[in-house]
Order: sequence, then C-alpha cells, then structure tokens
Amino acid sequence: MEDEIDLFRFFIREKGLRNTPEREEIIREIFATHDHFDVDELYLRLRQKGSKLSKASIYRNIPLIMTCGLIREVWHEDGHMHYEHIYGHHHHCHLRCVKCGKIIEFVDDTLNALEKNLEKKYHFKVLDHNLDVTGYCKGCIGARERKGPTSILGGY
Amino acid sequence: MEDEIDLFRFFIREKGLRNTPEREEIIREIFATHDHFDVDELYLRLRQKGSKLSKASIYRNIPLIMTCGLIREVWHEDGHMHYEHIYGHHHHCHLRCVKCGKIIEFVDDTLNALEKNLEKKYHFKVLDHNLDVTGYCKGCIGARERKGPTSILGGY
DNA sequence: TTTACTGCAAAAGGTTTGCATGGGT
DNA sequence: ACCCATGCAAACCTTTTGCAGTAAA
Repeated sequence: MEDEIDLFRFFIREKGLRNTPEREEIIREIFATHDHFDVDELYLRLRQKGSKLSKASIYRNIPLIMTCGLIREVWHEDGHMHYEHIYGHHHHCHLRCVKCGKIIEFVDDTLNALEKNLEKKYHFKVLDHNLDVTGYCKGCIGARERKGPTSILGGY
Repeated sequence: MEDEIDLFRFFIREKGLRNTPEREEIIREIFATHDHFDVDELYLRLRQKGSKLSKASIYRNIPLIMTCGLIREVWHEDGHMHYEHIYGHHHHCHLRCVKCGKIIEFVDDTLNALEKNLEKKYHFKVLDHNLDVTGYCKGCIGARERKGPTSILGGY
C-alpha cells in the first residue's frame, strides 16, 4: 500500500502538482481491496467509512492515477467504466461470464510475443493491450441450456 | 449486402418479430461502408441521405443486429460505444493509435488456441473475445517524441 | 385485428465543468 | 501569496423509456 502512495507522491511532485489528503484517500481506498472497481462503488465505500470526498474529485483524479500507472480501464459495462489495479500485478486478462458477472483473471505470455510481432510488422509502439473474453462460466453453462437460446435477447 | 439483409430477415422471422423498412434501412447503411461506426455517425449518414429515421430506433435495433451476428461492440471511446461488422469478416482484432485514432486490423490465430485452452482450463464456454491493442502508430511515434512525455496528461 | 415498431420528447445515468472556497507549496 | 484542488450543483452527452400513433402479420 505504501508503495503505491510513494509512487504517486513522486509522480505528483515531478509533475509540479499538489498532493492532497483527498488524493491519497482515493488511492488508499482503491488499493484497500484486490478487486476491480468502478467510480460509484469506490465513492460508496469511501462514504461508508465516513469520508466526505465528492464524486467529482474521484472523476478528476482517475486520469491522474491512470497516467502514473497505478490503475487502468478494463471494460465498459452497465453504462460505466470499470478499472483495475496495475501496480504490483502481472499484466493479466479476463474471462467474464455474461450471465453472472464472474471474473476469472489469467496470464498469457503468448500475448507478449504477439505484441512484439505487431510492433515489428506495423511499426507500432504498443502501450497496452487488453484482451476481454466473454462467455458462460462453469456454473452458468447449465443454466443457459435450461433457459434456451432466446434468453440472450432480453426484452425482445 | 443482400446477404446481410437475408440473414436478418431470416432471424427476424424465426424470432416472430416484424421486418420494417426502418430496420433494413439501418442495416443497409451500416454495411454501406467497411468501416467501424458509432450511433451518432450512423444517424448523421442516414440524415444526409434524407432519411427520417430516429436515433431511438437505431438504439433499439442495435441489440437485435448484434444478436443476429451482423455486428458487435468493439470499444468504448469518447463517451460512446463503437461497433464493427462481423458478417463476412474474419474475426480480427485492432491496433489503435491513441494519438491520431488510426485503426489497424489484424488476424491472429494464436488467440483461437488460447480460447480453447481457457475453455478447457476454466470450464468456460467462450462466446467472444476482443483484443484491443493501443499505442502510437508509425506516423505518431516521432510526434510523441517531439512533444515530450507530459503530453499524455492532457489538461493536467 | 392484434400488437410490435416508430418518432418524439422526456427521463435516466454517467461524466464533466463553472464557480466560489479552501489548502498545498 | 499564488493558484491548484475541492465540493457543490448545474450542465452535458449518450442511451433508455413512456406514450400515442402507425403499420406489419
């Protein structure tokens, strides 16, 4: 945890910005769990702990926390963005169950080789990659078959 | 083009829904170009051709057109979703330049092998995968170096 | 004839922004 | 003292929805 804070302080100082208790509070809460998160969830967690931090401050600071390499966007779902920790984690990708929302993280080294190939082939400087695999998890495969194929249509 | 329409008609009939001129108009416009698209862009293209189609109808029909397998969501950028054709295309992934927005499509078969491994390892039924690789394209690598590393911060 | 589909406009929900206040440096 | 960062509320933008009219089957 202190590693993340130290990294952030260094980043802030180097950019000539200001360190504030609010900013550290946000980072501490983000890294208080190992899970993915979204803005609303983070805001509620802070509120429950008695924090007076505003959502606006979260929205204003997230780009900063991304830029310094602590977190990144992972996917857009249910109308809002979801984030995950980068710092202290191997770069990993996600299996997402579209039925129950379960997330399985996996590491795959072939993607690094792929990145290298792409850089060579297209003269591209790769910053990041994000592989999002969707489907049905073990527990939901049966449920899907019972409900029948039309269930995917929702309202239609 | 007629292939897409035929597939959609079959899908609609099978679901017991109704085929309308508006629905075919949307599909024809989507497949009028080979490019990725978003809702607003599609709406403006239709407008310019004199169509009276409403945005609401586009929003209401996109899930349907996704479900029948003609298009899919590719990424969320600039506050809205972007889509691409599936029908008649090999499953491909994207290199995206974060500076100029250039898109390079590439096909990579190792991802199919990866999918199979994931299915086996996690007892997962994979529906789709989406690999989004971001970075700087050939033309923007120089520009990035000239502007310096702080440019990525934008407003900050 | 039934009822799904459309257009319109309003609502909803996430994110951004203007402004006055407060606080880091 | 300067001016960046915050909280609040309003604004903004994309997407969804209620409703009344229209048209496909």
